[in-house]
Amino acid sequence: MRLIEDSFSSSDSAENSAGTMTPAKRRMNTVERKRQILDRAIQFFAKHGMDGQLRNLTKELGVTHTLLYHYFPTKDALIQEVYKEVFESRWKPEWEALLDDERLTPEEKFNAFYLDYTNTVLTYDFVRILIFSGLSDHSISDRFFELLRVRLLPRLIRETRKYCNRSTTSKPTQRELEFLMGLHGGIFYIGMRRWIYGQAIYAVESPNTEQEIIRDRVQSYLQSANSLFA
Amino acid sequence: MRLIEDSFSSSDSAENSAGTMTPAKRRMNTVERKRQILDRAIQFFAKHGMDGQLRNLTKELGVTHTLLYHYFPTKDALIQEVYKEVFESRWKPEWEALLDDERLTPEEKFNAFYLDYTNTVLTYDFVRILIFSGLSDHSISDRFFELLRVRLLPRLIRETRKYCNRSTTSKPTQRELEFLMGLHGGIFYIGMRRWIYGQAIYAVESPNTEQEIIRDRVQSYLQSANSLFA
DNA sequence: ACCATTATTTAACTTTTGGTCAATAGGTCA
DNA sequence: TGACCTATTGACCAAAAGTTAAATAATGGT
Repeated sequence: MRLIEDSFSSSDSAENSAGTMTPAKRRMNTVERKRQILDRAIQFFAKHGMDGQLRNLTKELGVTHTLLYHYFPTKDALIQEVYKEVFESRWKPEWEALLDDERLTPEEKFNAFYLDYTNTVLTYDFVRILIFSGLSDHSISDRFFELLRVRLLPRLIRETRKYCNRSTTSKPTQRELEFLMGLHGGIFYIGMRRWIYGQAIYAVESPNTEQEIIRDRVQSYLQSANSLFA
Repeated sequence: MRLIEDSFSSSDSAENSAGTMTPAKRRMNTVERKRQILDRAIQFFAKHGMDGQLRNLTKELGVTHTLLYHYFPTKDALIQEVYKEVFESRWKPEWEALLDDERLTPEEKFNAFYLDYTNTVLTYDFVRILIFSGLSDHSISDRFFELLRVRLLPRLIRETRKYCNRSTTSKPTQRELEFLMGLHGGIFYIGMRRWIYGQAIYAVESPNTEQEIIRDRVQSYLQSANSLFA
């Protein structure tokens, strides 16, 4: 275990190969340090889950674990801030505007939305923390799905109906919603494979592949909706 | 916490409302007890993750936590057996035979396979343990996906091509595979929603709804494959 | 009924880990 | 430079949790 821990040694005060110490132990101001801790904590908890140990987290920061208590009253308070931060920084209100944009066709909206959704939500930090949350207390997952359910799904169903030239007035049916969840889940599964199962789906450097994947699926969804709900 | 713990008290020696004790503290034979522990451990770890505490697990069994060490050398050994058990008991070799059955149409095969796959794989224990594994050491998730990749995906692609009247000789393309993963992931997502996020998707007592959902998606997949890869 | 076997418990040990608090020391300002 | 502020640390605590070993008590065979 010593081997692993050493790789996380402080980046501030480093001992070079000659053995001379570079002190460089500077004091940060409160807001800066708190920001730094929170950012690290997000990565850290995303990787190890909320059961990750504070001593390991602070080792990555090059400080003692007791310093955390100068900025956060308890571990749980830190976790709550991590949740809040991750949750609030990833939801884009613009999505609703995009889906309401009169100038775009339903197909354009679906493609644009899911491409952006993929890039925003399907990140290492978010996918893993969302799932850690779901596995334990549901604290963010519930809030996130509530937003999805209220803000996005109705709009996506409406656009689906527009694509099929059907009336958009009535309430979405269970069957319509489930069919949409097939598309949605299939896309979320991309993040699962990549960040949970550690599969290299395709090179991150080829966004056009990702775009192609999404386009294929969106087109499939819309065309099939047309024939299923005709 | 006392309230919760009490609900898990031993089922062997119970104190009835009159206060008289029913001793009934019987010794189990090795194989029977080991089986019992393993079964409980699967449920327990599926619920609490591999960080769940042995003392809580054994409380559900009505025995002391040290008894575990009579059957398993360490906690990790127990976890490995849980992994092995869950993994081996859920993979059905019949799936391959089903997909190779000459008498069925591609559409019938897809429907039958994914309906059975849903009922076998998309259970509380399996979905959660698979994901716990993926989040930490990948110990089962890797093996499971390897089976999927080698045994199932090529067959599903072959059937897709048969449905489209295309040649089944060449190697599956990335695009074909990704399109298939859209269907597959969308179906797995049903289990995610139900067992990770705790959503009540539909009543468990209405299997026909589940069948309908799968049928819609399979039909959509096959028809779109036809037009996408024509 | 007795004995050997072994399933099960009791007690204790060790390490881990969240948390507290007084002491230390870097930075700033007069 | 000296004094104050506070970021940071080191020593320590208590509870949690994995593990061990000896003691106890069912069970089955003779």
